[in-house]
Amino acid sequence: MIRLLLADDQHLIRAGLAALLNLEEDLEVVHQLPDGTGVVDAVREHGVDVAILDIEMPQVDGITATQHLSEAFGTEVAVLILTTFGRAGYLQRAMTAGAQGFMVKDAPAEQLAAAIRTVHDGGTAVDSTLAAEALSTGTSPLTDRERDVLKAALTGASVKDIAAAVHLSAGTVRNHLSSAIGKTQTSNRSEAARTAQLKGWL
Amino acid sequence: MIRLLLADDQHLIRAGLAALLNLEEDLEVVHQLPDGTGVVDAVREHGVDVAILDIEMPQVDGITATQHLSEAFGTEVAVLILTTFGRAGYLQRAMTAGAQGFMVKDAPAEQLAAAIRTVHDGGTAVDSTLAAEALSTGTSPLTDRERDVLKAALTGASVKDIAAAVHLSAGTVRNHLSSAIGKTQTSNRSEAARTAQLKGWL
DNA sequence: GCGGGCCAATGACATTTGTCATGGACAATA
DNA sequence: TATTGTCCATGACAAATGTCATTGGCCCGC
Repeated sequence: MIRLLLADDQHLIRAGLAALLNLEEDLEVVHQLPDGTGVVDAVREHGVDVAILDIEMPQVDGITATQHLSEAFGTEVAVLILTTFGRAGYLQRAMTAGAQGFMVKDAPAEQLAAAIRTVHDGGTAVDSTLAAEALSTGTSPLTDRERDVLKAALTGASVKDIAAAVHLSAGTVRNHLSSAIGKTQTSNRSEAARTAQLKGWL
Repeated sequence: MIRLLLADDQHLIRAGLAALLNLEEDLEVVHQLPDGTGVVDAVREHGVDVAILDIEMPQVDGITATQHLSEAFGTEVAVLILTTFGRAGYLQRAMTAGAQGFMVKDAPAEQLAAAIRTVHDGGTAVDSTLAAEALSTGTSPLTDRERDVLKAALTGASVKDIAAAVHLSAGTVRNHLSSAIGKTQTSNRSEAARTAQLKGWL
């Protein structure tokens, strides 16, 4: 019996996925979390074999949680990322953080069970289309500060507002934004922010 | 036995929700759709009592599908909207379109089953917090053209790009954008587009 | 020790954006 | 028939944005 932990911020999604996975004879969801917070303790406490983590969660995201699990258990506990958006940067960061699998919620249900068994057996379960896209996208060319100002730009903030948010002068922010616009091959900060987000670079 | 139809674009979410709902003795998911397309035929063909619809779907969204069902069946078939974002405008448009229920995916699992029974019995199932927010937000003050240019602005497009997309002159687009910025009490088109989206006005 | 990249900042300049006024067409309402 | 609101367009203007050059500090690799 493969013991599973599920982390997803949406109540109904967790409950539904738990119901689905519990239908399999060899799978059992032994714990659920609404966030990445406390994932290491929960895995230890419930003797979890495979942790299934969403990425976008309020406090601790799935990639950070993956790092925590990797540091605490090595490959003794397998991590499978299950996310809404199959963004290249997400896949890269997830695998770098120590995940053994990466799936999108748009995949067929049978693929989820198969992926769980694969990572439990020490294998890797990543959709080949996503892997190819990740390779062609390449790693993020953005510096830390470029990423900071783009994150702030996501809300449609003005240069002045972004400057206040990251505690830099407006001129410095414009320089970082201009550089990020060039790297994302866009024409303004909103477009740059969105492109970076879609590529999973934010 | 209450016969259910589920429409959601994500495979795993549909499968999980189906598994969850089928655990209830009096509920049975008799059909699933990945989109609002063909929902009327599917409801007729499978003798569906309650249709559970996501809003954001590729071809036909859940609100449009609700209108189609309301036109075809009146209150003979109940509609329960189940969405990721509890946006005020979504709730307003859903109820106006003829939905009997509105829930977010963040709700507890028991609430979903209870809501299904409520709408099946002819009642209304709307979270009171969402209802209050919808009332305080008010209906969208945006004109059709303002909405059009804001939708185009969501991608971070320049005025020139937006003008090309909606087939108007750049000056006209700037006027519509300026008006929309005023109505959303923001300071630029990206912020206006995002605010309108969050309120469910787009 | 030197070169390169990142980071921070200032300043100049061209372009874009947002506001506002104005005018006209059209449809709906009083 | 007159008024109002939406839509379209142009033009003027101020403010914001994005680009670019320049300077300096710090860190890292060669």
